[in-house]
Amino acid sequence: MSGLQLKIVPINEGLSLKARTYEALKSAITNLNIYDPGAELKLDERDLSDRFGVSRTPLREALAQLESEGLVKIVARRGIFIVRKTKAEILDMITVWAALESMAARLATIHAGTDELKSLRSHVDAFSADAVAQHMGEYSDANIRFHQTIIGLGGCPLISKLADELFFHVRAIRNRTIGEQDRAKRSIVDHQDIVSALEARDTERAERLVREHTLRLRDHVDKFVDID
Amino acid sequence: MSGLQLKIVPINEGLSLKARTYEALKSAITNLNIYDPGAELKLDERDLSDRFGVSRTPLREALAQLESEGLVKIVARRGIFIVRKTKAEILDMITVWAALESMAARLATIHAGTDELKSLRSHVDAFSADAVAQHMGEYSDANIRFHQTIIGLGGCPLISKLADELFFHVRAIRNRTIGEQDRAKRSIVDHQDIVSALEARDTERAERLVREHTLRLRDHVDKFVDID
DNA sequence: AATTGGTGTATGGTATGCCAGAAACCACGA
DNA sequence: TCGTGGTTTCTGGCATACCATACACCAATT
Repeated sequence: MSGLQLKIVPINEGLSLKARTYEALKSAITNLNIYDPGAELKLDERDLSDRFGVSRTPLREALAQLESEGLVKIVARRGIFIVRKTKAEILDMITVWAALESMAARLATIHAGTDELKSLRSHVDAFSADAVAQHMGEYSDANIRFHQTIIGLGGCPLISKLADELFFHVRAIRNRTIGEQDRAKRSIVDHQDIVSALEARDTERAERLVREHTLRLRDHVDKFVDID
Repeated sequence: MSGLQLKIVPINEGLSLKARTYEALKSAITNLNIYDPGAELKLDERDLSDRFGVSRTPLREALAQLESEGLVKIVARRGIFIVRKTKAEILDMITVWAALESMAARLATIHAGTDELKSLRSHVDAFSADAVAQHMGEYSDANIRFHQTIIGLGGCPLISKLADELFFHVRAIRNRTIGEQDRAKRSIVDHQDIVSALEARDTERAERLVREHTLRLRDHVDKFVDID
C-alpha cells in the first residue's frame, strides 16, 4: 500500500434522463402561476421532448410520475394538462396539513432535543421580519420553513415528506389571496405561542395551538382566496 | 323523437394497457407475502411483459408509477425490486394513520349525519365477530373497514385517499404479528367507546380515543412484529 | 491457488416509428 | 345558411430495436 492516499470521490452519477426531466418539469410547473386565468395549462409531448432535448420515452415516464402525484392529467389523444386543484381540494390539503403538523408538534414535545426547540425562535423572528416587510404572509418562504422545522422536530420522516407535497400545492395559490393584512400580526403571535408550548413540552397545548393555527388558515383561504 | 328510449350505456372504456398493467401488478404484489423470508422480491421487465402480454413500454410506465408510490425500487441495469418497508417506516405509517384518523373523527363529530354515525355500530359488531372467530385482529378486513368508515365520515377525500395507501402497507405485515390475543378484546372495547364518542358528537373525546387507539396499535407493532 | 483482465449475458434506459382516436377543417348539398 | 360527411392533422398509446452498464464467468498469468 502506498502511503499516499488518493482522495477518491464517487463519479458524479448523471441521473437518468427520466429523473432529470422530471425535476425540470416539476420546477417549470412550480414557477408557473397556474391559477392565473391566462396561464397556459396544456403541454405537448413532442414539443417538450424537443425543448428538453430528450426523446419522448423518458419524458413520458416523467410525465406519468407527475400524473400519479396529481400535478398533471394525461388524456389520451387530447393532451397533457397541468392540474388546477379545486378550492375544495386545497382546503382538504390544509386540513391534512393541520392533522400532520399537530401530530408532529405532539411528537416534538416528547422527543425533540431542548436545543433544537430553542432554535425555533430564530424562525419566528425571520418570519416576523418577512411578513411585515413583504406583505407575504402565509406563503412566504420563511413561514413555510417555520412550519417545516416544527414538522422536522417531530422526527417522523413520512410526515415531513407528505407535508412537503402539501406545501408545494398550497404555495401555488400564493398570489390568489386577497384580504386583510392583519393576519400577519396574528400569525406572529400564534407562532410565538406555539414555540412557547413546545419549549414547555406541553404536549396537549402544542398540539392544539398548531391545529387551530392551521385550521384558521384554512378558514381564511376559504373566505379570501378566489379560485375555481 | 321516438317514444322508445334506448338504454345507452357508455361503451366499456377499455382502460389503457398501462392502467390495467398497473392494477395487475399492484394486486399481484398485494397477494404476495413480501415479508416472508423466502419471498421473491426481484422482478424482470421482459418476463413480466411476456406474462402480461404487453410490451415493455406500458409495463415500464406502470412500474414507474409503483416506484413513485414506494412499492418497488427500480435500479438501472440491476433489476426491479419489491420494496420491503423497514419497521421504522411501518411505525411512521401508523403514526400518520393516527394523525389522519383522529382528525377525521374530529370532523365527523361536526359534519357527519346522525344516521351515518349510527351505521358504525354494525361495523363494530362485524369486527367483533371476525376478531373472535378468525384470530385476525388488527389486520382483518372488517377492522380495516371500520376505520375506513370513520375516516369516510370525516368527509375529507384526501384523508381517505392517503389512509388507503397506508392501509395497503400496514396490511402487508398481517402475518408477521406474534403475540397476545387479548388485543382483540381490547380493540372491541376501544371501538365501542369510539362509536359512543362519535354519536355523542364529543369532538375532543373522539379525537383522543381514535388517536390513542391507533397509537396503541403502533406500540403493539413495535413490540410484537418481527421484521427487518 | 490467487489475482487479473477479458468477454458474454442480463437488464434497465432511450430513441424511434407506427397506430388509432379526437378535433378541426373543408366541401358539398339541401 | 345550415347541417352532413369526409379528410386532414394533431396527439398520446404502444411496440420494437438498440444502447450501455453491472455482473458472472473464464482463461491466462504469476
